[in-house]
Amino acid sequence: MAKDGKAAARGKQERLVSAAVELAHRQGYRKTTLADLAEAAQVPLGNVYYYFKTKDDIGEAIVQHRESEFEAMRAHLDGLPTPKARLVAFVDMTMRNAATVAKHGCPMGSLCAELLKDGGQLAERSNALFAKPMDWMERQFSALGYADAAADLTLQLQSSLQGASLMTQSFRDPALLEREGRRLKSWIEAL
Amino acid sequence: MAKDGKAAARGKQERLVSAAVELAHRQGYRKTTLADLAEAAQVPLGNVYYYFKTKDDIGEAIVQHRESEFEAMRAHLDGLPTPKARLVAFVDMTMRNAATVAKHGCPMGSLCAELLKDGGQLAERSNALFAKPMDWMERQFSALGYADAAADLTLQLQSSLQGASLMTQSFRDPALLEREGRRLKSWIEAL
DNA sequence: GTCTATACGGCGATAGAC
DNA sequence: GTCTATCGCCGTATAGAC
Repeated sequence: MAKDGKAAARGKQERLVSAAVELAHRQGYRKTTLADLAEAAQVPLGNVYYYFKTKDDIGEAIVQHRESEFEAMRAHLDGLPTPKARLVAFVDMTMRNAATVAKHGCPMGSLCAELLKDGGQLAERSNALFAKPMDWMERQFSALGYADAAADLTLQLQSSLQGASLMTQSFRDPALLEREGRRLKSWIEAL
Repeated sequence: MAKDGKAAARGKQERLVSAAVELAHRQGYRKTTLADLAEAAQVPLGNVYYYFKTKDDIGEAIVQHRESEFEAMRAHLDGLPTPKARLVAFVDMTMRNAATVAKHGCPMGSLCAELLKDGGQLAERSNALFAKPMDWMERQFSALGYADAAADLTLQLQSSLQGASLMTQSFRDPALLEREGRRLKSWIEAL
């Protein structure tokens, strides 16, 4: 039936996006070919173009998927009682990824850097990866009573996490992110 | 004469490396083709291979050039009287690049991220871009009397600068790096 | 050492049958 | 909607004359 057709289509599209997100993280967006993608998602190569007109469209889908991942995370964080607890939990979740970050970089940061160097339309979309998390952080710092300094504190926290992720990947040492994470958590607690 | 030939050869090699360093920063290493390079350095395409066997060799030369740039900077910094003054001057030099960083990213950080995602032999060389600066920072913090915490303080400083550089590039806003730079300078002064 | 012409492979994208 | 075959381009690298 038509319904099955559409269901299959949704299934394929989802598989393609999932594969794209994972491959872009593991081996980079640029390095990931449509053939790689088709194979990983178990979709014939030519069929990819039924779902995405260009490779850039796939990049856009990856960015949107990462954005929605943060929304899910945020829904969980917002269940915590205090702004401090929420911020600490955010840092904690990043730290728990240290092993993956050491291998492939921060899922958001390394993608952002790559899209920026690619320099196409996607470069201008790259900050979407940071916009929502930083808005959220800023609200937490405001709620903590630092309304005036919230933007600075947010920049400080996000920069430290992103920089530490890059160091962690470059030196292939998860301990770096863990050390910075511990420091940032006690910094938040002491605010 | 033979001497002129060698002089011309050195001149060409230097032009090629300079062009490679600049193009890799402006448009990315991967995106820079050998044709781009040949044109920028005013060297015929086929002749590039007389100086570099593969494109990876050019990448290696770029990394080494960046390393030697730090050595020159360090020679200048080490002329300053105190460790604090040296560390502050280091942050200052990064801050003064904010406009360029907003356009093309940190010359070291963005290259490092790119080489890491490329995943070849060069990925393993990427941390050479950070090793010497971080060794130097660690010695400064030790000289300041923080021998035990020097590694942590170094990680903190380098992470903040790298992360802030990524934010600055992503949001195309030099003010971000300037804000973090100011904060880091007063943090150093207060140590 | 220098340079032109070209081989070779890979990738994004399309055509067109089913 | 699905899939095969293939086009056209571009990028690295090489061959070989000078």
